[in-house]
Amino acid sequence: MALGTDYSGQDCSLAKALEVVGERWSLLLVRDAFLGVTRFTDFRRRLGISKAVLTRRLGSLVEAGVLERRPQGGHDAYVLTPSGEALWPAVHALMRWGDATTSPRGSRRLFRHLPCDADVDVSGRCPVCGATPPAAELETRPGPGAGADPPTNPLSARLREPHRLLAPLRE
Amino acid sequence: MALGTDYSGQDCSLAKALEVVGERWSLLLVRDAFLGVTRFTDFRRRLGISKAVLTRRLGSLVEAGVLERRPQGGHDAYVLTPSGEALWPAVHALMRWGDATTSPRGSRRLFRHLPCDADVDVSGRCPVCGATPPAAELETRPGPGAGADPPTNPLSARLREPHRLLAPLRE
DNA sequence: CGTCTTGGTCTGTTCAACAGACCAATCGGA
DNA sequence: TCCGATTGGTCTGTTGAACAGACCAAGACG
Repeated sequence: MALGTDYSGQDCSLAKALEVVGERWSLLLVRDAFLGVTRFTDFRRRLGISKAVLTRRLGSLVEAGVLERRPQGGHDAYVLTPSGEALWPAVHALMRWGDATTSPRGSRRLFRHLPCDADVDVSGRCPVCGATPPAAELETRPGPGAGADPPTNPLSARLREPHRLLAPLRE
Repeated sequence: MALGTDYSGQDCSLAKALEVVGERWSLLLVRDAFLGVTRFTDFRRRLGISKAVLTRRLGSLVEAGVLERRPQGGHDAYVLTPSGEALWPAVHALMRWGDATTSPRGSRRLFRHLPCDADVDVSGRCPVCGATPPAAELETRPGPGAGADPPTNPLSARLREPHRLLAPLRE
């Protein structure tokens, strides 16, 4: 493990989790993977991260079993594994906390439970069926707290349109 | 904001959250605050973090409104604000993901909803009342995945005993 | 066949984390 | 009351990670 990411000696599951997804950029990469981003260049376009660091982060997430690198017609696609998809409750909880502390007009992004056609609540639960749905059953769209600026590139524009989580934006 | 913590240009609540609690050590400090740690030296003893960095982290968490610094009989106590307590679902979700990916024998730490006398489930919900309880209503104790090594210091020993979250370990 | 895009690697610089020295104020015990 | 330990820091020199940007090989595309 890279230095600076090691919380050794901590018998704590939070420390173990942060060793994997606690580095700068890691959780934003996972977020974009939930939104359907799969390609090196698209991650880079979205985040403005340096290429060397992006290479390392994607590699360490693959090594940790969060992402899988899958050859796909000339280029590679990075997609979430089941373990990566299990990060959804944590990602959702952090987004909602960010909303609560920085977005007075409400959530920047909403998530609808497709089978029930209802938005999940702040704890991620569907008010109709009472379950806490996995990401694959959710559709996302901008919420009342979303910024009004026009998207800066076609990729971000596509990510603003309502779409199902985990559905790749490109083939 | 310090360089290296800035995700500017991201109209995303996750990025906003990570600007506050995404730096190295920040979320572990919040975790220990939930467990009842309040004092500079105790945070340091628990984490092995350098003093200069601990000073900066505590300061930035206070500035962000996550912690409050409260004079208390000769020394100061750092305690969670309501905004900081609202991080509980995110901290809990990350702990459970860490359990799931690194702890084959189950959770390292369990949380019991005191009014209902039942352990919360993996999504943080109480199986009896159906609510997602705030941290103040929870008691924690070691779970089946906890390490068997004897605690290395009295502080960690006290944190292993069953106790209510947010209850300060010292006056 | 030349150009563009993709998906990287490599280099030099900057900045944060680290270990450890140092220090002032306070507390506790003899 | 005095002395040593503890607390809660600051400061310094070193190391390592992130950064911008140059460079490059392979394939797509016209």
